[in-house]
Amino acid sequence: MKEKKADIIAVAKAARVSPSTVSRSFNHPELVKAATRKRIDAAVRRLGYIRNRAAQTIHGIRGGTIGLIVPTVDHAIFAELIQSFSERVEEQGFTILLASHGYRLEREYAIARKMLEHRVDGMALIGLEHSEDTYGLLQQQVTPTVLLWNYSDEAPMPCVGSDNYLAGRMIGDHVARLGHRSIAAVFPPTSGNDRALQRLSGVEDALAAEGLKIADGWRLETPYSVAAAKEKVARLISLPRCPTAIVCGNDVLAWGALHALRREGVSVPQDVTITGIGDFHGSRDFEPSLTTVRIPARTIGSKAAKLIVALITKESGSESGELVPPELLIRSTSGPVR
Amino acid sequence: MKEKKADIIAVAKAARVSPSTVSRSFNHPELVKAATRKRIDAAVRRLGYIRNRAAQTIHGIRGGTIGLIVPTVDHAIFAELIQSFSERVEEQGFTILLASHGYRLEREYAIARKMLEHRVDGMALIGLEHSEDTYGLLQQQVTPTVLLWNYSDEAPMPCVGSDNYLAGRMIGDHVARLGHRSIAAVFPPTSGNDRALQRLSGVEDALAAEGLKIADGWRLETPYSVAAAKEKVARLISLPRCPTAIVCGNDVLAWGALHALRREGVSVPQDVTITGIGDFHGSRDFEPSLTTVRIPARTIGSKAAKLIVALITKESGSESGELVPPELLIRSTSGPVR
DNA sequence: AATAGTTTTGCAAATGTTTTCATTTTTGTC
DNA sequence: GACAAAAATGAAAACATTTGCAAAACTATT
Repeated sequence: MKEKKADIIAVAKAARVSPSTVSRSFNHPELVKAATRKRIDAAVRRLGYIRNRAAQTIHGIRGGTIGLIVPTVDHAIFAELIQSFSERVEEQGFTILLASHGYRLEREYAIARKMLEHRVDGMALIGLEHSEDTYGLLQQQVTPTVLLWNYSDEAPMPCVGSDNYLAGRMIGDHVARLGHRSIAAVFPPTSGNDRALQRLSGVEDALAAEGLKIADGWRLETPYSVAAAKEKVARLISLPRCPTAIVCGNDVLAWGALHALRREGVSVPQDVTITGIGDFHGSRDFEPSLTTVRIPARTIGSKAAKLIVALITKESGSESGELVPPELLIRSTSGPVR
Repeated sequence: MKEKKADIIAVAKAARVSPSTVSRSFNHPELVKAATRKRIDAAVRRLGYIRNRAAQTIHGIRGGTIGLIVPTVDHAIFAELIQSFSERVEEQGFTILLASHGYRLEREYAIARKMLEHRVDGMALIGLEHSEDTYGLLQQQVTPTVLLWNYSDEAPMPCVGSDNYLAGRMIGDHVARLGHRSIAAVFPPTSGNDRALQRLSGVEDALAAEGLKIADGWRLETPYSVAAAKEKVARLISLPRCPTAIVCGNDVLAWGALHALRREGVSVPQDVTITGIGDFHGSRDFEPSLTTVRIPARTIGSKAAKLIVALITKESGSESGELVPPELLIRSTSGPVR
């Protein structure tokens, strides 16, 4: 009664052929006679046989998996990125091995190692900032790798992403041009998060170009959540002196800010200008519609997918990565200083 | 100069021991002398050797992967679920193999098959509605499986989730009790989505219990997006006859509704009551704060993770799944009919 | 220094496939 | 119906590991 899991030999017996033929009928069907193939398929179905990829993989055959390591999947923007990346990659017959490191770069190294143990065909990481060890590991192994989300010419590996610094500059510029002089910033913590850091630098540089800077008490740091941003911003505007513009590190924080202002009865953009970065689902349809800079997550995801697959299948050409430019979207939460 | 990837034999040579010893030093370190182990570790580091999981898997050793198939990762609620599930599962040394089927149940079958080919140690699926084939496949293979998100006593496999029907009833009840008689519903399409269907049935049954029903033109169907819901609701309330309450199938749709009303200058909850389902991140801090029923995604994710790991490691006990009850959260978007 | 016991190591078989090469079968041509 | 060419199949080696068993190397005891 053991009913051992069927293997290729069992199938071969049931179909009265040799294991080689069964294998061939899977991998090079054109080499086996239609009739035999039929017999084999029948046996497969009868026995409920499922091929063992592990056994193929040790023959150097691609297993069809791509490792994807993200800081967390629970952010609107990564979710969108993961979805488009995985969709595209699945279309090409790959499956993704997903793990999150929670912004801890040593975790990322450990995860990468584990994925390499699984002999993934390729790897994808978020951002350009990774530990030396991680870079070393990936470089030493031959596994094709792409860096997602951020683009830089100097990156040590092919990357496809946007320019977060530029995104920051665009929004900083926009706000400065509107005439704002009292400007606050609400950003996520920048450690282990090069994207956030670059955005912030972009904003600061743009302001500096106009001789402006974010006043000391006005650089707020909050985790990625509507609640946290709302809270912080509510406190900020209850103060006697109050900024005329609040630049947020991403749209989620901007939503929080908007809710805070709404609750306090401050009108946007008449009294205060709010900006986001990212253009997440829902920002356009927020009321009032959020001024932000679009970082096209879906485009990045699918371009990256295309690139990694090309790298894996050794198609030459397009091996170098790609910059997907950010785009300023001026909507209804920003206006001239009153 | 071939620099072939190091295998266990290369390591063995470099450390002047047999491959068996190297293998043992990885898998049963207590069986090998400390000095030898040191020598081996040194060789491993020197050669940059990385174990080949595929080759172990073939010996019936667990590969440490769990397949997770979701409709899409790009929904707030699934993202949250995936995050907590994967976090928990990673803590236990597993990695997840993730794929999305986009609400197409045949895709789900194909994906499940592929994951089985990879010899995942366990599988997790969203919802209770799956094709016969998928159920058959999973049952026939011995792979432990859990069903996430929805709970039912009659489910053919262990499941941990909430009661979506009950969630619907709660919200329906709440609205009916507030005295509303003209009620509209905005729901996602229900095909291939048992969660949505059950919620809707729950709402309808609750209303029916009070002798109420959703009028014909007032059952709106929209995809999962703020934009779509906003659009539909805007059109709805511009009509001469207008509902006093709009029950939404999930929080994202409710946000869309709220934005629509805001734009049209309708006040909530004075003129119209809005409700969601899910209690996504941000709903509590929306302004006004959204009345909804909480489906505790994080709890479900981590309980499911615990269960699947237990199932895999054959710990008996807790094998039966768990119902995580929904909870009605009455906040500021619902009020008595004027 | 011999013995018994224990710890450590190596040999060889096993795992589930794929692939090369040789052999058998089929097909087409005269 | 014989022959060459082409197509289909099978045998065996290979892949990177693990593991049961036996041999070898140490320890402790006398």
